[in-house]
Amino acid sequence: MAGKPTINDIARMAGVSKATVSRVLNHKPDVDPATRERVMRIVEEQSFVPSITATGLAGGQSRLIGALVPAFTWPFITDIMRGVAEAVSLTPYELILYSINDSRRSDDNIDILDHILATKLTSGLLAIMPGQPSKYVTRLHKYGLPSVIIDDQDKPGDIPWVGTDNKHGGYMATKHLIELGHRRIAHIHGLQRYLCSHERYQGYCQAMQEAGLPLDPQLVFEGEFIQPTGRAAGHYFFSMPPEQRPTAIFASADLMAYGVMAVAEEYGIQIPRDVALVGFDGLDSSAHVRPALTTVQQPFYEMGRRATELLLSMLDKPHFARKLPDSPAFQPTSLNGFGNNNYQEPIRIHIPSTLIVRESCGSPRHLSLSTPD
Amino acid sequence: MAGKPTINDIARMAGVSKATVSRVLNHKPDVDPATRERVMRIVEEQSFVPSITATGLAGGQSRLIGALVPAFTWPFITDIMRGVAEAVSLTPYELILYSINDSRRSDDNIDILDHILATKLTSGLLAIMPGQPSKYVTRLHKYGLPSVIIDDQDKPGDIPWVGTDNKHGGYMATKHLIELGHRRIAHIHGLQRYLCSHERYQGYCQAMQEAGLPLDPQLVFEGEFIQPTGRAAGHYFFSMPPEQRPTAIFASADLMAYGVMAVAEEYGIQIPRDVALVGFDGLDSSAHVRPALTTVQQPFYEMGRRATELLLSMLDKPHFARKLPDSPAFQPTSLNGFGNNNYQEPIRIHIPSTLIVRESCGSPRHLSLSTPD
DNA sequence: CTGTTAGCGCATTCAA
DNA sequence: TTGAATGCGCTAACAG
Repeated sequence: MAGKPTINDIARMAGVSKATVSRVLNHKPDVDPATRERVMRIVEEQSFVPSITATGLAGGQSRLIGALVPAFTWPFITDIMRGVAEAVSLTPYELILYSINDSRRSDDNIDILDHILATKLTSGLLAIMPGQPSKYVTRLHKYGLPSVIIDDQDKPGDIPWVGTDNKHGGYMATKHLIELGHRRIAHIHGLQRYLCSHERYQGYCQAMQEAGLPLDPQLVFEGEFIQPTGRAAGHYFFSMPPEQRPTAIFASADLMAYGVMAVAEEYGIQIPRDVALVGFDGLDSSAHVRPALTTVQQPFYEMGRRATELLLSMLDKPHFARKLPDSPAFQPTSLNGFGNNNYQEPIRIHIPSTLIVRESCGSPRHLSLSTPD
Repeated sequence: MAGKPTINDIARMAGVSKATVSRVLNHKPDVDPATRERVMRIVEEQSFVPSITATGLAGGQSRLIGALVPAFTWPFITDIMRGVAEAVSLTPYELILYSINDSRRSDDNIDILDHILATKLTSGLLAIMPGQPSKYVTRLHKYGLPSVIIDDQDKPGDIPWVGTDNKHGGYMATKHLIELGHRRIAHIHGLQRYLCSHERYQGYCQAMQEAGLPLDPQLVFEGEFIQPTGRAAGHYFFSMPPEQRPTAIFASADLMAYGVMAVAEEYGIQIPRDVALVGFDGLDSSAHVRPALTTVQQPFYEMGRRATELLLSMLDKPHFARKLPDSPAFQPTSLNGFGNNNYQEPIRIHIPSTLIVRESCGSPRHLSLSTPD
């Protein structure tokens, strides 16, 4: 409710110069403890918050970080953003949203990146699944705008990166199916141009090979991470002669799995009785579909949070007034050298996914002896 | 790629003073056309973008608008934000994200609002479904921070508001059921403290009464807009003796409908054969569930877009460089008087919802003669 | 119509 | 250890 105290007001009230107020605000060492104490008291009392605008102008540091968000088309963006917002809220930074319209040509997206650079508003950038523009983000990063990429769909470049272990996720999903007694396990592959498509497939392959199961190219269907692809895959698999037909399907996206479910119904095929199904992503709605979908839960919230922490640490300022809650896998040591921009190896943080077992795989079949450990 | 031209550079290159550059940049009338032309050329060439930070400091106007977002827990936030981002991207404004953690006490949310006020960063505020804090937002608005509320869950205060016509939505849903031949139609009511719960219920009542159908309090179940409430409602309705049991259910949220579906299965009740079901919201996943859910589609994207346009128009500056695409119901005339903060009647924009008919209601029953018009 | 002069609120020199 | 002076990039008041 207070009008809007400026640093001048605080200085006057504390009986010091604004320079001193600025000093204590920025945790400069050379300040008399008593003075610091007094200034802090006034600051608290007046709940004084320095103007980000002015601070940015004067200091060249904007205390603003940008989040490049793909047009909110993917359902899990929200979870990532929750993590981002949470991390940011624990610091004096603010979050600026830059939305990419993936419906338009990629030129426009580069326009946005140019805009980000041009306005010079943010001092760091969080690129969420940038896809094609990721090369450009990489350039921005090298150019001097600290950036981190979250779960890029593209080949990772030389830029800090946070994501999940897609390969291990694919491995878990497939292994689960194998342990349930399945041998003919199909896979619905994502688009070739996404790195994660390959990684998930690699996990699938590894699990199959470890179990001594053959990799049948006939059992791999490829498409986008959307429902229609799942439908197409369903038609493809379910129209196979029974002895060739897979008894289980590992879809590399929950949306794909939804498509399979819809088509299965049309074929009179019951899930999980006739065919087991595992998805990938862990969308909320996967708990609602019938049967509830067993899936690989990606740690979206954590990804957002960790990526933000990483970016903030790169900005390398003593901002962390309130301590962040523990994040077990966070290794601040690996961050040393940042801020001076002279690190060598690109940072990559892989946060593990977890397999959520629900109904879509049923119980062990064929008298399989394997028990879940 | 250019270094970072300042207004001084532009001024020098154009052979004018920076004041003049500033003038053309801000579309001031008193500038020689030739000069304006020349300056613009340089600006284009250098792709000069004035520093938002400096502009804000000097002008007192920050060209930044804040979006108060409820912790991304609701699935449709993404759609709203898509609309917001789209509208903002057509202007020189940037969007700052303030995330409310509804998991915490509401005190914290007020803290955020205080923070918004304190940092004085944004020149306008978009409050998305603020719920409890809406009174505080209203105060901020009166206090001088232009704000608009999107789809508030609370009683609307004296503040610009954009939302959908919940009552009409409830009316459409119920009428659809009635036209299908249903007479015992149940309703799952949202929490009392949300205005939209009442509105949707009112629509339900109106449709029932118009059709001369009795309002049976037994057929109304109340709870949150979440799946468990739907499950509870399902148990409640399905354990009724068959002659009392409703033949149709209008759930005031899609998530509730999902719960009903899950429980129906447990009771061996088939949807739509045994009971018809309509939801409310139009979540994407409602097209994926089995059977696909008939629902009232809220115009989330439009709500975000229109609310942003409204807020921007209140900020009352000649920013609209690129024209916004047509939005039919947008009446600029109703906005006159804004910006001087001396308007009388609070603006309310209701964007119509639409009924999406899918599978969960089946076809007309009881040889009903009614045909959809 | 246009250039000059002051600041916006703060950080960062310089002296003291 | 602290205060005074200078300037960040831009807008706004004032002259001319």
